[in-house]
Parts: sequence; structure tokens; C-alpha cells
Amino acid sequence: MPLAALAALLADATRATFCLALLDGRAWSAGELAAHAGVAASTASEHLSRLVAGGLLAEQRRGRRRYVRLAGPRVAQLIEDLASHAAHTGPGGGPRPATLRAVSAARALAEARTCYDHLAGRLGVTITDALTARGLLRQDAGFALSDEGLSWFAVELGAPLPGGGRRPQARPCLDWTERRPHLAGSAGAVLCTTVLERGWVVRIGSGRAVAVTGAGGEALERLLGLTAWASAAAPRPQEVLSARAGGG
Amino acid sequence: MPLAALAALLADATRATFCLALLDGRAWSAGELAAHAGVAASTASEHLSRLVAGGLLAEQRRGRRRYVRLAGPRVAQLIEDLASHAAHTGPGGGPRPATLRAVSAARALAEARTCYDHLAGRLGVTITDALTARGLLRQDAGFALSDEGLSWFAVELGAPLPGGGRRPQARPCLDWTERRPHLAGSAGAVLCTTVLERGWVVRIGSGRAVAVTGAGGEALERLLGLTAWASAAAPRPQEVLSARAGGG
DNA sequence: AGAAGGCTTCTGCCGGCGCCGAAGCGGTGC
DNA sequence: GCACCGCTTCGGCGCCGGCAGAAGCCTTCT
Repeated sequence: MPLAALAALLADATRATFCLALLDGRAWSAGELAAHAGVAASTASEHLSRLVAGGLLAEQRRGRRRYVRLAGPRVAQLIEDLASHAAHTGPGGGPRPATLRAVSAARALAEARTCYDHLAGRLGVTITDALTARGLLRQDAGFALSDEGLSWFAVELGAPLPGGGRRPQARPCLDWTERRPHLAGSAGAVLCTTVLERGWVVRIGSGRAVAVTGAGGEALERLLGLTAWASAAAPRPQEVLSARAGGG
Repeated sequence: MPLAALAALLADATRATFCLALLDGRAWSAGELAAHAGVAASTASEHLSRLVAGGLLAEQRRGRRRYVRLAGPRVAQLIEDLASHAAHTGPGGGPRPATLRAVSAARALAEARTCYDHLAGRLGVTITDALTARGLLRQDAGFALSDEGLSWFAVELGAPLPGGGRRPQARPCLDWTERRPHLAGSAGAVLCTTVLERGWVVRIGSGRAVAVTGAGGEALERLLGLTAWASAAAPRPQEVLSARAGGG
């Protein structure tokens, strides 16, 4: 596949909207995506077929529904990189949110969200900084876990990293809102899965926004010395609303 | 700038050809690019204007010539990532070279080439592996230079790395031909600049292909224990021909 | 079995984009 | 000053692609 053909898949506003929505790492149905992008079902169907044929999306038919998700971490990284570059390019920097509701949703997303399969936003960046300050993650000459970092995942967190796979254990992912790198790769995925499984972090709304729970605040303080979420209240109601809106 | 607009810049075969050619890190004139892509000067002019306006290229007017280059390392990385993903996607894998001359050029490129501002091909991957085997570069839990690696650049190579900049000192760049990562980032750039300055590696033809000289072979053996280029002959004539052809 | 719902295919419309050649502009060389 | 050269702008052509609506298929629900 030539480079231009791959880029053409993302060069349409509707398909780009699909891919950005799918960055939440979950599977969406064709109808959900159509409504999200504001196009007819027939239009969405054709777009999805092209994205699947191009290898960007993986589909799964369940009854009369067609569920679709990003084809894998590499695709997510590619879209994330493109989106990050796009956001920091051009005259205006980026479109500003129009409605009050959009502002609330944007604020919730900037605070804490998932980025495909890892944590992003202020939460993701703060955790990454804490790992670095504790000598668990090296950012000075690249981006890699130290030996202490590897044992921290296995012993302190109790979630050892898979080894030997082709996927890098640690890689930087440029955060849209913070404009600084946060932890991605299999370590980022393990961390995100773990905190969600243990109820330390919960999804709010139906989109990418998440919030730290009380137990999560305690865990972050115990494991990483983070006090910012130590006595965090439950997420405020207006931030829960329509968290699926917005691409960031 | 929306994601779709950025992708649209690369979604045209002619513009993609321009960007891939510019991955050699040097400045091309508008006419050179037009000839390379096989389009009229007027067509190339319009494409270049769009790429410059979109922030992908930086231009420099010199007299009646318009020189253009990639806007920076981030752009180069983005295009490299997209091209790498595109090359490994799709049914056929990729187009095969047609002519004998193209085969020779492709072989030279696979052996050793520049990738924007660092070394790639078998040479780049082998150096990266040697750095890793000597404990100078960690790839097991990410991608970062060790403290020994930092001092290796300063003491052994005699080219200390710039510190404190926003650009990562070490990052992986997936090699098209080897399908494995090689060293990029400021460390990769310093290494490439150094070996070119000292005549250890020379450009062959007008494109991205390079070759290790006799002095270079000795240096690689002394610094990294690499014997593969220790008694390398001068580059063979047919590999010099039309090394500018091919996008790889 | 019948009805409803989700998705797909087909058709036609329309706008945008890539392309070229011709003409024009500015810089360079003789 | 004149000719040449590289690039740009303009006009026009043709094609591709995105879009919605109608019709149809298949699954699920009642």
C-alpha cells in the first residue's frame, strides 16, 4: 500500500472522526459512529468498509450489528501521532469549544482520560512524572523503564509486564492537553488495565474521560507518593455529561 | 488544523513522493522535485505551496530558485512512521522493483542509507544492535541510552550529545528494509553527522544511499567491535548509479 | 409468522482536486 | 538591454470521492 493511500484513509473528516472516537480503545457499532459523526448510515457503512479494507480497523459482526475497533496498538499510535501533530500545527492552533457543555467535557478530558489503552491527561502525565522522579522510568536519554521500574510493576503494583513480545514495554505518547509525554506501550496498557480493574479509576460517561476514586487516590499516594488525588471527591455531575463529545 | 486536513496533505501520490524524497534531509529545488515525481512545474509549485502552508515543509528562496525541505525532525518522524505503516499494510506487501537499475539502487539503500538525519539500513540496525549488546542502549524496557551510552558518545566517539533540548536523545525508528528499529533522535543525528564529517561514511549518488569507507570500517571495529565493514571495498559502480531512484 | 431494526448496496448528484498548457513575473547570465 | 531560465498564476478539463435516499437483506424481537 502506497503512503498516499494510507493517508487518504484519514484524509476525510468523517473517517477521521471515526478514528478519533475509536481512540478510546473500545468497539463501536456502525450506527453509533454514524450518529457521532452526523452522517447517514449508508455513508458510514461505506467509510467503515474502506477503513477495514485498509487495515486500520478490525470488525466483528454480532447478529445484525457491526462492531468495529482500531486494528491494534500500532494503528492507535499512528492516529495519535497524526492527531497530535495536527493539533499543534496551523495558524490558529486549534478550534475552540463552542458550547458550555463542550467546555465541561473538555475539562474532564484534560484532567484524566484514556488514550487507546493507557492513561492520558493530567493524570497520565503526573503518573509518568512520578515514575520518572522515583527512578523507575528514564526520560533523560530516551524513554525506558529502569530495572527498578520493572520490579515496581511486578512487586509494588502486582502486575508484572509481559516480556518478549514485539510491542515495546515503554514508549512516550505526546499528550494533547499537557503537551508532554505520558507512558504508553505495554507498561501503559498494564497500568491502565490494573487501575480500572481495581476500581482505582472509573470511566465517566460513555467516552474517554475517567476519574480517580477514593481508593485510587490512596493507592496513588501509597505507590507513587502522589497527593493530588488523595482526597479527591467523586466526579462532579456536569463533567459526566456528554463526555463522549469532543475529539481530544 | 483538523486531523483530516493534515492527512489530506499526504493523501496525494505526488505530494507523498515529494515528502519521501525529502526524507533524505536535504533541500530540493522545486524543479528537481517536479522531475522526480514526473509532473509539470506548475503542478509541483501548487503542491509545494500547500505543503508549506500546512507546515510540513520549510522553504527558502534563493534567487530564482525555491528550495524546500522538511520542516523538522517531528515531521520527518511522522512521515517515516506513516510510510513504515503503509509498507507493512495491505494485500501485496509492496510493489517490487521493475528494472535492473532499480534493483541495484534498492540493494544499496537496503545496505546503508540516511533516514532524514540518522543512519538506516543494515548499517543503522547493526550499529544499534552493537550499542545494545555493549550495554550502551537499552531496548528491553523501552528505548534509552544508558549512562555508559551517554559517556560513550562524549568520550569514545568524541561527540557529546546536546542536553536539555525538547528533542529526545534516543528514540526508535522502524527500519523499512530490516523491519527492526534503529537509533534516531538527537543521538542518531549526532552519530550520522559525525561519521559523515570524518569521512567514515560517504554519500553515493545524489540520494539517500551511503557507504562505509575504509577508515569507517576501522572506526566501527575500534568503537563497536563491528567487523562486517572492517575491510570493506569502495562502493561498486553500479550501486552509485541513480541511487536517487526509489522511495525506500 | 409478522414486525421492527441495523446494516448494505445501488443510484444519482455535486463539489473538490489534480493535472496540464499558456501566459506572466522575477532573477540570472551574456 | 536582451535572452534565458525557474517558478507562479490562471483557465479549463476530467475524474474521483463523499453524500443522502430508496430498496433490499438478514437478524432479532414479539
